[in-house]
Amino acid sequence: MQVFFVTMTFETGNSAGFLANHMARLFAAGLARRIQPLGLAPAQFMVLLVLWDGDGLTQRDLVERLDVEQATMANTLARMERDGLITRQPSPTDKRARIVRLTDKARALEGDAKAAAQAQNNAALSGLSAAEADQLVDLMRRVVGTMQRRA
Amino acid sequence: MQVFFVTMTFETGNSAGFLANHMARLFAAGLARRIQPLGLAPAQFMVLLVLWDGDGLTQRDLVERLDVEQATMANTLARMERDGLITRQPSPTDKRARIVRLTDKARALEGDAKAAAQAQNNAALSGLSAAEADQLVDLMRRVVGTMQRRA
DNA sequence: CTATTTCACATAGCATGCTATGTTAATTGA
DNA sequence: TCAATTAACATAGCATGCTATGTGAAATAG
Repeated sequence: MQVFFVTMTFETGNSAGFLANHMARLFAAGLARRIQPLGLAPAQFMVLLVLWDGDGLTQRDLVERLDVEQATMANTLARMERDGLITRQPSPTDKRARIVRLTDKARALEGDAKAAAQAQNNAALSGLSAAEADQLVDLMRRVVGTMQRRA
Repeated sequence: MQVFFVTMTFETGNSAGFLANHMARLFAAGLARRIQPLGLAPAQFMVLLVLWDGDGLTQRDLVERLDVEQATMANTLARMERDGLITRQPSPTDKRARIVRLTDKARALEGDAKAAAQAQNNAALSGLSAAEADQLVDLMRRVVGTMQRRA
């Protein structure tokens, strides 16, 4: 049995990981530009997306929903509190935990911020057909699932 | 003509940008884990990918090839010099520029590092057929191209 | 019931990305 | 030519991600 050693040169243009990084940076830059007038940064927007859907969560809840490390969330929440987007009250049932609540300021941003994010997604996907965009989302979801399961 | 205002609630699970960020973080974490034994970090690996293909570039060349900001590259190159992966010699033709060259240490890492990156890509895409993986790469390339053209 | 362990959160330190700005060298225009 | 502009790089400051570690509260094991 003959074995062919293909010169599988690792190319940046063919690497899914390289492209994922590049695409994510471009998405983040576009979103940052669009939500900056609202006084928001991308990671803050992600937290708000969860909180707009339902207030009163702990840091731990947010860590689970957004799949970032606890320390990352702690720093993001500290910046959001500093910027007047959230408040944190001690939990009555667990003295270790703090309940995160939206401020009126943060509630007022929901419409504009979601519209900005939608505009960024639309611009990014404008070169794809609707079917292709759906397929890209489906493929990304499956790749995320694979990497979450096995480190 | 009837216009339907669909309640297009912005959902994290349907957002290409959200998924791109999540996928890129998982790719980076997996790559970081695999190349850490080689003493490399993801951004350093990206620079090495370019330099293994041809030495003697300036910071500006690397900025263009990897599409990061000049300041980002300056910091990454400083860390790579600190870690003994590159040297920087003043350009003989332009006293502002510095020529980046690989050290023997960096040259010796090429095979192992590329294998690690390939392994990460393979693991990430293991839930997709070959055709689906090709399509994902193609779609990401097109989305990157769209965002590069129009901010 | 107490000792151990686990849990929730904070903090330190680092890498990687960004914008804004400074410095010096090269280029251009009058 | 020489003043103004542009170009290459460095630096400061910040956001977002990470790991490692500390602190105090809750849960569990004996």
